[in-house]
Amino acid sequence: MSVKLALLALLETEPMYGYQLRTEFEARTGSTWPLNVGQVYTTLTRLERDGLVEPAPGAEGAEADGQSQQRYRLTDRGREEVAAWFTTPVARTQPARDELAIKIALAVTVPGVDVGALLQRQRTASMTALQDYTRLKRRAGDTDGDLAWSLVLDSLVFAAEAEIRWLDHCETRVRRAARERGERGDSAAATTPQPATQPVEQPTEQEAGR
Amino acid sequence: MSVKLALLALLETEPMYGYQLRTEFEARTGSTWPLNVGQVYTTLTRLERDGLVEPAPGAEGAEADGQSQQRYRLTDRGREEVAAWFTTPVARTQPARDELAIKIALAVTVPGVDVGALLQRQRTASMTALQDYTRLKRRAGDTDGDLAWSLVLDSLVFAAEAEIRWLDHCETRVRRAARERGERGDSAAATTPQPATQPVEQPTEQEAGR
DNA sequence: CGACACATGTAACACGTTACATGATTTG
DNA sequence: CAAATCATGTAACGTGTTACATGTGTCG
Repeated sequence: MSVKLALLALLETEPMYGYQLRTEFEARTGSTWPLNVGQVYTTLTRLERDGLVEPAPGAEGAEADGQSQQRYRLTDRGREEVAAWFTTPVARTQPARDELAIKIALAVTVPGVDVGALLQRQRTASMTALQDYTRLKRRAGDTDGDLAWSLVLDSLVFAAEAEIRWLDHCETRVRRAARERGERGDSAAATTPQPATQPVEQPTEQEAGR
Repeated sequence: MSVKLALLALLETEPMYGYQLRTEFEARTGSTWPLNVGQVYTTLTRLERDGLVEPAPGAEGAEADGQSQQRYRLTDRGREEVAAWFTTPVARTQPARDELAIKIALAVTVPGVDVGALLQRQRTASMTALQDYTRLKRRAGDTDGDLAWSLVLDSLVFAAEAEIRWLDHCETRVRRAARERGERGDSAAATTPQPATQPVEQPTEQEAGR
């Protein structure tokens, strides 16, 4: 869904051809989400079929026509779609499946899984990702003030921080549950070493629930 | 990807048939992510084809065999897959495309979009989602201590809080950019009212990236 | 010349959703 | 009996990824 609307939004500015759409998309999101070129063409075909875009008559001969570049432009219906996209908020009522949350939920359910070790490994991986983002931010911040790309990076940083906080939260919850269930729990639940790394931002532990 | 592995993980506990797998999955995630039954069957077919599950000979006649229930159990390869899933962290190196981030990134790029209003609308929607989650938490917390379902809810809460913080962050960044670009910017960038609602949890604004 | 960026497409497949068809068992 | 729940499946379609085929223009 997001790719389809993103292409339409890009065409709002001016008619473009497939390859250019990919380039523009990646430029605006800082190559955070590399966009497959093939998908651009198939999506454009569908969009044309649905009457949201149409081949632009374009300045034939003006540009070096080179090898059959096919520019597309928005139709009126297409413009409506873009406007609607920008006015209706993204629905978080039915959130997308998050593989990490599913994994943890099943890990605490299925017997024989070392949840403590799993949480630790994930925490390390997420911390690494977070550091990569902040490093990118520093580099991007020096070069220029590209607002869009900078905001996308910030969203990744905020999400990574929340993820790490949640992992820490999970650890205390799981440990507490194991303690209440009889101390030695299943396998290595108590054997795992304590974090040893300092908390992410602020400890924040004020127990959101109830 | 997540569904496939989730089904395998559920079969780790004991052999199950399709309908039961859906029920168990939703029970563990508190119906946060409703799982289509049809998909369970098609996924099981693929898993059997790939040698990760196999029909369980099962206690014929023990259970009321009713209407041809087809139980599946893990193969050795399947058990390896589950173990690998639980030992390797979820890769956030190439984060999934987030429609909201894409939308905002394009909104600040494409001319003629009222970014301030867009941010406000999204903030309201996200706040509503957050309130729904906390309400659910309170209700679930009373009934019983289902750890998995509780952790999933917490992950949604943490993510929603981060999203709202990010939206606020976007607003200040966009406003600052508009001011630096010449104050009256494009359209209503300065006309939008200030948040007026108090910050989510703690203000927290200490600018994450060093 | 050879490698690389530009440019357009197709094929195959995985994953996900919606909708439909079919039938047994349980329960009001 | 009628409706709901349990249970299994198929068809169609949208979306996304990987890989391949094809050709031009540029630059070292």
